[in-house]
Amino acid sequence: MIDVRLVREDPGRVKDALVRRGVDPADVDRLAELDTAHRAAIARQERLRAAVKVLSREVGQARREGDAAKAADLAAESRRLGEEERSATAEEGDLGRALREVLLVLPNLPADEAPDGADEQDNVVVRRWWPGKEGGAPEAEAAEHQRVPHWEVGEALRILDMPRGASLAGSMFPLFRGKGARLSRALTSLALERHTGAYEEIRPPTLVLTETMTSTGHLPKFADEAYHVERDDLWAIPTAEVPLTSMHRGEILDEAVLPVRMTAVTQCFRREAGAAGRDTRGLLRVHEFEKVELFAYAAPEQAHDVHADILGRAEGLLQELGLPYRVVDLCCGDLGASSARTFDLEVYAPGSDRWLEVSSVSWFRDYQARRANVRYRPAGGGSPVLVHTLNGSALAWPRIWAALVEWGRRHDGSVAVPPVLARWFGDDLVIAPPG
RNA sequence: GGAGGGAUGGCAGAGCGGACGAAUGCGCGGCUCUUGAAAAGCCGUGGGGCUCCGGUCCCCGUGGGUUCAAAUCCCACUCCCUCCGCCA
Repeated sequence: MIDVRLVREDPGRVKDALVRRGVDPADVDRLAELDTAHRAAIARQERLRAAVKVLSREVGQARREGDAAKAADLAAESRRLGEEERSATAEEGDLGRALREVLLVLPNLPADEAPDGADEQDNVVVRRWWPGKEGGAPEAEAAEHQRVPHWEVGEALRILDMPRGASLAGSMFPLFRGKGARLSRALTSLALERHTGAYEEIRPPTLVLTETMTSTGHLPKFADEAYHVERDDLWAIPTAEVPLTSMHRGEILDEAVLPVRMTAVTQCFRREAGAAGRDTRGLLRVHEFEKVELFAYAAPEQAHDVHADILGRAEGLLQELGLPYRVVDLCCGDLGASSARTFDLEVYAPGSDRWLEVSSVSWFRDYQARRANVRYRPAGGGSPVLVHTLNGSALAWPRIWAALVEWGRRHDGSVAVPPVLARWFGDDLVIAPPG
């Protein structure tokens, strides 16, 4: 969430920033009013509380002095004030909850550098890359034999079995088999291998508490998007960002340890409730998938460099895999609610004839850290400061898998796997039709 | 799942209804002494809200309750430890 103090001290700036992403400025006014009322209620409640404390001490003193009548009088007065305090506390609580409710659903302020715009139409492509670009290739071009959608290729090669996935879990739960499953495993190994060292490898839980989902901004606003295990009140994570952001929840870190960098592979679960009927073929949109995530806590002045590092690493993997991609600077209207600035990596998939979002590299400023209460102690001393959080998918497998299978398809219908995966995939880098 | 025990400051650990934000020790920082170090001594050492910047309020796992007054009593929950059961 954003800092209420900012709303108090510079409401104009908050409005200007939020209007850029389509928030009604009246919401900011409402927030400011609630905040004022809330603070007045706190002051009233505390005055009464202080009076009760003074009287209570005097009761004890009178009793020690043996003056029972005086003690009784003081106790009666204190009880009367206590009742007033009770109602003042209730009022303060109501206002506080109302304030928090508004704050929890209010999105982050976009970074000044984030481009203007209302929706994905207004996103800015900042660069493109394709294999052979250095050697002067004018554009990545797909041959006719590569213009076959991955769900057809996958079925023909018996490496993707969507019907059986559906029979087990319902539609949009993919089932990989044979070399398709092995390809997925090889991709995970590649990504982890490239980042461990600089990024500590973590294997977090995939079911988490409500509090953990709230810290990243996935709750309360996007509850419909997540799977919830009601019996134990646990949520299936939509991304490793969720457990990683909360890993140091409530802690005060030493400045010297920043930036804290972590990488994790997890299953990711998404209900896709608002997307019924969209991209239902193949792997473009699925309920469960595996993803390697890169994540960092950083001091504010480190955030820019760390953001660039994560983006560079995600790009590096696409280049190693030889997949044509473009880097898109998301406009304010298309930013995720918690993000201040996001670069998406989109891979072109010739069979599906679409640009597929395979990574989203975001800077959240202190929006998530405030919810998760993750701070650091400045090296020079002084009060703790909220960290900045950043993350990016190192690569989200189903869409990468789809693009690899489409680009890799050869005249004879078999698929060539990029040599960089040989170490985990094996030396036979061809997926041939079942004989 | 059953039975017990526990959760207090960076750590250890006292307090078990009345000036307790909390003894004591360790750790950490500063100073004194010393050529320097050690030792010793002295001082300091959590987080947060509001503020008319004088203060004031909150936080002893979490949330409720009792009381004039709660770290202390009651209830619920969470987590940790021990034993039993079950189990990869």
